[in-house]
Amino acid sequence: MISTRGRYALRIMIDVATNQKDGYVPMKDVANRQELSLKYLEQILPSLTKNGLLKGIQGKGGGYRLTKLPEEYSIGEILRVTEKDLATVSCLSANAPECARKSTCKTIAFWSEMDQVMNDFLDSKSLKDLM
Amino acid sequence: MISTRGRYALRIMIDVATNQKDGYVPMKDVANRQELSLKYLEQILPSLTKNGLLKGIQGKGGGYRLTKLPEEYSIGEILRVTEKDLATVSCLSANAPECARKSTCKTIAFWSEMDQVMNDFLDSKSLKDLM
DNA sequence: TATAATACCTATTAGTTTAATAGGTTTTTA
DNA sequence: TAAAAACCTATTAAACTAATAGGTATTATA
Repeated sequence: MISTRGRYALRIMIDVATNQKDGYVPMKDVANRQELSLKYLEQILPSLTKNGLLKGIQGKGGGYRLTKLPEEYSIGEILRVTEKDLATVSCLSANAPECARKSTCKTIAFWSEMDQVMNDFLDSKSLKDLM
Repeated sequence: MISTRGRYALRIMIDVATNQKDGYVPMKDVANRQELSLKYLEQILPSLTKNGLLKGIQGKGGGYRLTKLPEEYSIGEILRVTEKDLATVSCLSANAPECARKSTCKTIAFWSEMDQVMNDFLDSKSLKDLM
């Protein structure tokens, strides 16, 4: 299940995309409009800025802007940087230990395919589609 | 993310399907073959029996059997009865409170569509496909 | 009829994760 | 110099996960 981190990140991106015009959007305004805790959003934002999805400017008059056009962001890329783990089963997590049963496992191929189906869907939609 | 409940349930179903022949399969044997805790499996089994996916027979010589052919079970139906909640976001859970922002929410349609994509995939595969 | 094997039932728990709250520091503009 | 903003790090209550534990009820068979 997608957690609040990913869901709120998506709402941040939509809000910034909608409100940026030619300036920077203060996160305080986003938090107010979206009725979300500013302090909590501040913990999600580093995932978006450090991965280059948003540009943050400090100081009075600062805020956030997109780094590219809304149609150039896939929903998948937003969720992949903000969710801890998008894998549908823990065996498929990036940091999962090698499973001793892997060679005989009847289910791993199925889970892999499900991961693929999900990521394909997430990558088929852009931020612009949700504005 | 699919939890151990759903993943183990799937392995139980595959194991019983594979080993039932014309008798009943003791869960102790399934636990041994699958290297899973019998006591934990026993907590998952009521979801499968009470929803009619498995038939359990008590007493010596008892065990479990499928109630229909492997090709007649979709993976979706197995996971839906064993996982607490298969919804991709909490807003779409069966027991979720009505969201005050629903009418203006820019993301709910997207999440619904994702739920649909996932369930369609899960329902497109049968237990037999995984044997 | 006693015993063993089985399903079935319910409580407890250690560890982890989630969704925040809190209290700062640094940077920049006016 | 003050205000507003991003940025940083620690703490925490509640819930959830994945078990462990200790039983009871039922049935076949020796």
